Formats: sequence, structure tokens, C-alpha cells
Amino acid sequence: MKTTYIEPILDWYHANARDLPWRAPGATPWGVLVSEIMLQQTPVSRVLPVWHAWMARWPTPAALAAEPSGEAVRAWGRLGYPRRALRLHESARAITERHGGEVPSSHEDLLALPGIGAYTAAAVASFAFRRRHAVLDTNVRRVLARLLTGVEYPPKAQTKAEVALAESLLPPDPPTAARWAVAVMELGALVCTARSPRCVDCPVLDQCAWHLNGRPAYDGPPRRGQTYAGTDRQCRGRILAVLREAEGPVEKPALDVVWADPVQRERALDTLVADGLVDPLQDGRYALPS
DNA sequence: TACGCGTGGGT
DNA sequence: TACCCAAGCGT
Repeated sequence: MKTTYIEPILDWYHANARDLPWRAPGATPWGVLVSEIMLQQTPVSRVLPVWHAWMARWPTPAALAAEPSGEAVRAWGRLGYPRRALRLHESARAITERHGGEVPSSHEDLLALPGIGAYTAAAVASFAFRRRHAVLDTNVRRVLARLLTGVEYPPKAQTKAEVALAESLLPPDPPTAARWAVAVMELGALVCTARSPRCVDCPVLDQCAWHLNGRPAYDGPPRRGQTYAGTDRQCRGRILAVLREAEGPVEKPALDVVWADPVQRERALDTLVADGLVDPLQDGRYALPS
């Protein structure tokens, strides 16, 4: 069976791709890597301004590696999941020390860096170095679930079958495989969205198994709903926000005022310290890590 | 394998 | 209004 959806999706991408700075001709592998870390679980619109500021301040891994980790946490701003900033800083130091300051191009070397898993390693190898990898993120998983499997959503946890399917679809030629990877991801981000998909704009609607099935509703276990209010995560976020916005070290009472429950507050502070996001100074004050 | 980990915009 | 969810990773 000859596949007829590769070409339409490549053509659709050529005509509809967003003009994102990490896709610009002058974008460096470092810029691609920074974007991928920031985009983990965070929308493009919120990443854009932080990415620009970050790249202006730290245009190379060595530039970031020369700074204290706390500066990375501060510059991370309100992107969320600030441990990513810490790991990106660690990666910058590893790249500077182990790779001569150049972002490695192989999936294996990328995977060895902190904060880089299977998806991000494949994405950087593909987007920055035009290597041939299955780039399987939440967008691509959803597109393949609909187009080929005929269901509205993929399973909660990624399966080996999904990986095998994605790899089987890769065009043999690496540059074309790289174009395919970014194109199918973009289709998921702009058209084949989680809610209210824009099927009228889909270049492969006539081949979509889910559409041909009559777009049956998702039939499976409830998809996780994450509560946030009142959690340790919210408490950690408030504590760290105080430190980000402070010029220097702060007294303990300045942290205490952000959360009423002292037990939860102390627990959150302890885990922030354990994570390396907060530095307890000898004089009793607290600061972003140096 | 399932869970913890931030934040804010869309529906 | 309350969810839902957004280019995941590490444990």
C-alpha cells in the first residue's frame, strides 16, 4: 500500500508553518535546544519572549555555563517547572566541558544530557541537525491516533506500538524525514488539536481513519485531571516567585507570608532546597542558588 | 508504571 | 465557571 499522506502534509507545512525564531535560517542548535526545553509542557506564546531574552543574554552554552544556576532560574520567569531551568544550566556546563561548547548532534549524546529525554533528543537531532528520527510528542501521537488508528486520543502512556508506527512512517532520506517530523507536529499543533480540531483545514481529511469512522468520541479511562490549588506545587511556585523577584537573599518571614499552612510551607521549602532551586544561607536567609 | 512537577490561556 | 491541556522528564 502506497502512503499518500506524506506529500500533502509536507505541502501543507510549506504553506502554513508558523514563523518561529528557532526555525529561522540563522537559528543555532543551542537555540533549538533551548526552545525544546522551554516548550516541554509550555505553550509557544509564553515561550517566545523568554526565549528571545535568554538567547540575547546567553547566545552560547558557554555563556550560560559561566553564570550561577540561580540566574537561569531567575531568567526562567513564570514558564513553570523551574527544574527545567536548572537542568538546562547543567546541560550547558556539560556541553561546555564534554563537547567543546558545541551542542552534540547524535541522539545518544543528547540523551545523556540532564533534562533531555527520548523526545527532546530526537527533536534536537532532527530539527537542528536534520537527522532521521521519529519525533513523537503529544501532537504527533494525536495525529497518528486519528489518521491511522482511528481514535480520538492516543493512550495516556506512550506504547512501543506507537514508536514502531512512527518509525515505520519515516521517509528514508534524512532531510525529508526531518521535514516530515516538523510538519506532522505542526499539523497537530495547528489543525489536529486536542479539542475542536479544524478538520476543514486538514490536508489529509479524506484519509483520516477517525474522520472516516464518523469521529467517534474518546472511549477509554478518564484522562488525568490535574488539580493545582492547594497543592505543594502551588506553594513551591509562590515561594520561588518571591526569590525570583528579590534582588538578593530574603529573610524567612518574607517566604512565610505566601502560604498559611506552616506544615505544607516547610515541606515545600525543604523540597525546593533538595531540588537545588533554593539555597539556605548560613545566616538563615534564603536565595536562588549560586 | 504512575506520579510529582508550574503556570496561564482557551473553551 | 471549572475544567482541560500545553513540543516531557526523572524517579
